[in-house]
Amino acid sequence: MLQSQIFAKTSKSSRADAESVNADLLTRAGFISKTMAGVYSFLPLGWRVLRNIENLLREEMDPIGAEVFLPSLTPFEQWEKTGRLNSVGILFQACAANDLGRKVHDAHYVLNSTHEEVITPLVQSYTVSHKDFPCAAYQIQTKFRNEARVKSGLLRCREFRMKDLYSFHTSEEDMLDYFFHKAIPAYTRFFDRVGLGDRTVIALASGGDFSKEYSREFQTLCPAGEDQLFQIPGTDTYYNREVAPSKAPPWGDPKEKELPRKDVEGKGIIGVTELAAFLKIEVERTTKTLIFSSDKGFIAAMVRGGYDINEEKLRKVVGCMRMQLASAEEVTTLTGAKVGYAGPIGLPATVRLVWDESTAHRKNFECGANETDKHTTNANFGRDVAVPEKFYDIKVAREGDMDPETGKRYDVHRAAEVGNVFTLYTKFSDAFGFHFTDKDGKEKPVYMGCYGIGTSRIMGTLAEILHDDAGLQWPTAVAPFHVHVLPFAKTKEEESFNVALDLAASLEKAGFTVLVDDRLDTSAGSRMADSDLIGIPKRIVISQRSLTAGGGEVKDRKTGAVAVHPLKEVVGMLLNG
RNA sequence: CGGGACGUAGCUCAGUUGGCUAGAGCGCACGGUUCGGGACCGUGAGGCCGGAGGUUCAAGUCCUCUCGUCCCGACCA
Repeated sequence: MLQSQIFAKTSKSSRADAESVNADLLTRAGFISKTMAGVYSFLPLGWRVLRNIENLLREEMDPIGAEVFLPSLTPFEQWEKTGRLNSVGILFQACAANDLGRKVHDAHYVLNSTHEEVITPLVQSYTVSHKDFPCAAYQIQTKFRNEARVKSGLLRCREFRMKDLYSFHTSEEDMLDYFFHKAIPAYTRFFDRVGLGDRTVIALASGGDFSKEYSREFQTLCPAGEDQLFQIPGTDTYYNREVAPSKAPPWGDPKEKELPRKDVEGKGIIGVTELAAFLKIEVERTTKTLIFSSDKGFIAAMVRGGYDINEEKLRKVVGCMRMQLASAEEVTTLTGAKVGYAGPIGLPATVRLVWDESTAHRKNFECGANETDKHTTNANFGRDVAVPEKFYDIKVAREGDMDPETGKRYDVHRAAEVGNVFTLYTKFSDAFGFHFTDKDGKEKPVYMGCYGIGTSRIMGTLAEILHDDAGLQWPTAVAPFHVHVLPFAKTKEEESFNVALDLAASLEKAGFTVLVDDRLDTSAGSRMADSDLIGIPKRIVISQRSLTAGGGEVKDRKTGAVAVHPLKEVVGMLLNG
């Protein structure tokens, strides 16, 4: 392809709103262009990269599932059936201007954020017998999610490309077998091939409320990533922060002498940092108490100052189905104080107290006084509040925390979630009444799994990781072109230009994709800078100088190594890597 | 959804306490000189100062609202 045919030009200066390395480089190099926050157009070079990523992915998916293409637009009803119409907060709901008889804003369609609502009834309509299972289908599609906060270029968009695979099974065992022995290995091979293998790990993450085990996330270690992984040192065990079991560094001296309990006026002081400063005590001495309401009654959850409560962990401790922060009215009724002054001492007996292990070992701790503007200091277990039967882990893990099993302090990493795999069990098949007739003639529920890979996010992650000061450095497997040929000639009649075209033709014949920079009116320096910015793995300069020196000057974008090779040998040399 | 910052030429930005006939660099067009690391000289085109109200003799500049964009946090199959 001739570079003059690509309308998207490079830019020397970063856009003012270029929020991240990947957005900056990909925009400046002419791969993508922002249409609005979190929505990008893919330009010729960028679309080629995305296509390469997706085609590579197809090669790994085709052996384990059949490719389909599902609609983006879905009727409301299907989302009502699963109850997700209202529970998925980021859902785009659409209405049409010419839907007469309906009010404007009276949405009747969903722009799919994921496709369980489409694929489940679809597969259901064709499968009735146990002989039809297992089966799996995948697609690569545009997804819509109105993310509360769009950020980091292609890493978090409102409209993005995703591969989603769904599998259907007659038993839990078969579902798990597919999950562990088909999906995960295929994913691992794909991430190796796409160029992220050496930095991508499998992390344990929340499986959702319907799942018995952790889901698995494929996470690429990368400072721009928005997830935090907690690694047990020296092992392959990584937890997403949202599920990492944690043991706080112990704080407190059991031998400390108990002081008289005292209620202190601290008007309007809410928040442990402010409070600790006001009371002139350590933050660790303070206690954060949050009141939750659940189907098992009210719960007061206590963590040491500086920690947050992990509702998922708390839910498991309590053993409830649903749980939410108590309303301001409920808090006032229970504590007799405004929100912000709740504490464990003197709550109604109906409120279950759940203490985090970080609060143990402390003497003379602070907590809310259950009275507006008041804080209790020098509280002690046994004297002021009952010694808990057990201390739990109900907090969000923090850097510095230890894995409770091994007692080792976690290594914490930033990472970008590039793929995830879930066991869905019968959540969706139940919603649609998706059953099959088993060998014994009985109707049984279908087990499902779903497996996602964000292909546009992978493009962003690659840019985020593989670049230097001069620009992008694409791995050969996904590069927009394999070779960038730069003829340095003044006119198209010159020898070097025609030699370059001949070389490009023979490279293409050998199976390489080639971009020829035919912008002869542009200075050599700026064309080389563009070449570095675009990041095609191999650059070949053909000029009077290189011809005199014996042929074409080949430069490796990644290593920067430069060497002149006879023209006849260039193709063979590139074929041999 | 909370907190913060920013909207002036295609892009990056300057524009003092209101005085503007709105600037610079890059890019673009034309002419010339260059020709292997973002060349140089000259000429030129290009703006509803995000939008709507207001204050004022006078608003890019001050006030209110609104829309947009980014950052931090919350959220996140």
